[in-house]
Amino acid sequence: MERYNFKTIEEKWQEKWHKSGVFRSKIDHSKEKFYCLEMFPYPSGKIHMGHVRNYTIGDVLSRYKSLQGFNVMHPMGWDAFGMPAENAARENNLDPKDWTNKNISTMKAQLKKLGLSIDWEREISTCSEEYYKHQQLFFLELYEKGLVYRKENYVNWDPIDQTVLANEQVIDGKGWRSGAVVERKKLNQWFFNISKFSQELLDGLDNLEQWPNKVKVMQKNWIGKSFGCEITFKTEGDLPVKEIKCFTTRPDTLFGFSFLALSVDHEVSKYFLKDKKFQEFKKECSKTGTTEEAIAIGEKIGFKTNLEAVNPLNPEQKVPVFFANFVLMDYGFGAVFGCPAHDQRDFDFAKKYGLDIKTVVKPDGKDDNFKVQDEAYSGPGIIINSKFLNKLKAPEDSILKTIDILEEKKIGKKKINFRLKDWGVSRQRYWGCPIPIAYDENGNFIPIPKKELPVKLPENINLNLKGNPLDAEVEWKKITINGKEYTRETDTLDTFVCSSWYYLRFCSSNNTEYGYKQEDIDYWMPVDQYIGGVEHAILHLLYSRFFTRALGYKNKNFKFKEPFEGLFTQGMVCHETYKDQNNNWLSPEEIELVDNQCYEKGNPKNKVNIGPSESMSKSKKNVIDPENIIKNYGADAVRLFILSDSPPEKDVQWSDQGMIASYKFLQKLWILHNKIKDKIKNNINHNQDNNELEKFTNQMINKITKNLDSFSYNVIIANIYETYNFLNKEIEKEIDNKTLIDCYKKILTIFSPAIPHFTAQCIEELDLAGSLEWPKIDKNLLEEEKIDYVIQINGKKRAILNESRDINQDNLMVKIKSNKLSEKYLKDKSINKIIFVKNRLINLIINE
RNA sequence: GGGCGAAUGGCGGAACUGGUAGACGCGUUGGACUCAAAAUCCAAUAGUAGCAAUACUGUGAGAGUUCGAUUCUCUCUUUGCCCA
Repeated sequence: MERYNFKTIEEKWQEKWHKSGVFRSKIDHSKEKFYCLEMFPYPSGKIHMGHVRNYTIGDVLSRYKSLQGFNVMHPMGWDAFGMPAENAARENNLDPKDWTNKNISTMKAQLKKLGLSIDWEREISTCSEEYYKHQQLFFLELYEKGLVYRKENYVNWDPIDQTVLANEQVIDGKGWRSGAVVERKKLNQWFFNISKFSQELLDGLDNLEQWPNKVKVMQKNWIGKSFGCEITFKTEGDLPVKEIKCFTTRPDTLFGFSFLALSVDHEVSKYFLKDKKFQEFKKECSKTGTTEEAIAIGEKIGFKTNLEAVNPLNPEQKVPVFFANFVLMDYGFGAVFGCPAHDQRDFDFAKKYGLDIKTVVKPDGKDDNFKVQDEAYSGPGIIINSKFLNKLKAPEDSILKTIDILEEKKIGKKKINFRLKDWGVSRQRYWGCPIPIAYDENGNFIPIPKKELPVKLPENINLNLKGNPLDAEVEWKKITINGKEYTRETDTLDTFVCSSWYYLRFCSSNNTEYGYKQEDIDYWMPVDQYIGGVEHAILHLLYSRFFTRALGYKNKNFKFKEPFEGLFTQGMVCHETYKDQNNNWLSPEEIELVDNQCYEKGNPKNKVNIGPSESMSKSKKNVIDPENIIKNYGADAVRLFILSDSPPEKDVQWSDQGMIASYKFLQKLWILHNKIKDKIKNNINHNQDNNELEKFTNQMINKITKNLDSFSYNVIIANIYETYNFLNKEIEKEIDNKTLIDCYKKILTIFSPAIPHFTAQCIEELDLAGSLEWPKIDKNLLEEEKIDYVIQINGKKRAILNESRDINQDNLMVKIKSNKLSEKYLKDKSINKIIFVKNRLINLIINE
């Protein structure tokens, strides 16, 4: 017998699957469809272990569903636009397109070696014209529906590189490349009106029963619906400003009012254009980042105006009006009323500028003289010091009551506010989908006519200039529309736009007319199971949910609301980290273990410090290259290991020993397979009445089916080991040949989603092929005729009796009394109570 | 600070609707094979006591509900993630 040669066998089956086209998917109305989708990868160069895990999970599911008789679609593509390509191209003097396409072909070859059941005929790449031309058309359609608009907005501006930075490119307030202090700068940008769907996106979450709860909670918080009140404050002072509108969620604390804070972009700022001090202040504010967190952490600063605002509930009270850096123009009305006693931000601000801190809510159990001291109190309690609001329960009763009063007086009204802001899709980059818009000489824009699409990216451009490379493409920018000269938009679309509809494109990848074909999406959509990392829990998933709604907006043919019926978020692949004595990261290949001590390989004097296990990342060098692992151990062994050690939704710890164990296990399984093969070929029909194997097989089908359905893929691997352990003993006994063949075929079938090459080979060798299908469970065989009954005395397990199924309490008691255990525990004791659970246990309560 | 989780042997993890805690794997120990090593095979492996049968203790800590709690409730500790 030869050892299991994974190399030739895996190559053979990958070739066979490719040639026979078994994974190609076509519409078939006689079958129920199953659309299995994993988040498509960014073509960064090579696949990493995270991809291996993600796509193995998806592959197990796809193969399982196929065997169950579903018409499965399992496609793959490339999220191919984005900054890394532009950066890599700049550094190595390459074309982003060439760089990307080379990576795609490398990674595709790597994925194929994993033996994934992917329908490669549907492959898409978002950087191809074939893809982005449809996206440009969608952009224009959304524009026509009024879901796209242009407005000025702040960006992170790197003054040295003259470029806009994404939030993750700003590190400690500085540009990641230049190190320059990042400024806030206003630019005209394109926006998708996602906030129009805030309520719908929120409500939709309730119907997503097959989504992890935590993702729904995160989305809910992100959308951030808050209930509150819009209040109009009268103002007095030497400016022509008579009133200012605010949004607040706590109108009930109005008696604690001590200042009004405005965003520096509030319309009142127009009266301060010539005020040098204000302009300086505004510049200072621009140094604070744009994120909510930066604002929360940063120092609160203000600029006092000579305006005063009147408290609408207490007209004799007048408070100063400030501009303040912690107020954002795009939340509420860009104005907030300050109540220092009950909001920490306001508290910090009041302390700094010596403003009143008036307590108006006391926690339960405190008396009416309660005063806020060192920090704001934002918890529940009772309203005090607030005249007619006193004694109300805060916040639930007091907010509603205050709003009633304000509405009655016509100085305020109920308002729902959402945290979700419109989606800014402009990126000042080359490697993205061009926005199909043009400007005339006055800066007025028009959509580029649909017949002119696609707007292609220019090639051979110079990436070494500062700012957006497209700006420098003078010739490319020129366009004539209806005989008139225009200049093209040079911004490109956020790559999240590309990934917001790719699931639709897979249904009709080759349709040239339009982004999708109606009959295709009618059949395949929605995605039945979407699988990916939890890091996309908010943006990508929310944008996709929005895009589905936007395309369906005013579109009768769009039948589904949610793109992803089921969502599964897998955990990360982690590895220990290593550092040498100088605190430099070392990779796992650079270290060795001697007598439980860790040293630098080749330098046994240099000790290595072992750090905590963290998710694999290039910067920490704690990566294991899947390519080497597949080369050394084979795809099935890798699949087996990556599934075995942790539940798929949790992080998994990479372990070389575990990997080797999986490899060895397949060798053992191969020996067993050959034993079984020999036994079958010798063809001795024992006609033994031994149905242990049948019973075991049936129970295993039941277990594996259940575990597949609940994504307990790590337990499936344990079940496979268990089956091996059982079979390896059972095969030594005499078994009826027909039973053996039948059971072994079923066993190989239920193993096949996890180790497809191995099982395909075994099935072929035994000539078992024909059409495989997921075995049915024989319920009669699940029930043992003898059961281990747990005998408890006063709740403690004292014995186990193997007795016949369905035995009743009295008969079981007879058995117990005739057992030696009765002598030991029950002699001279009276039984007060008996708890009998059928086919499970009996608990005797006795006096001690 | 708020929200949502998690905590089980030396390690990763199992345990159906409350009913035999520790499946399965790794590691460790002992043995077989070998001149030897690797590989492989066999056995043991939660802790304590005992030659043993067995007994007691044990699912982060403390309480509660229950005949019975890893599972349900409350309080606390630690920890992870998201939002601030």
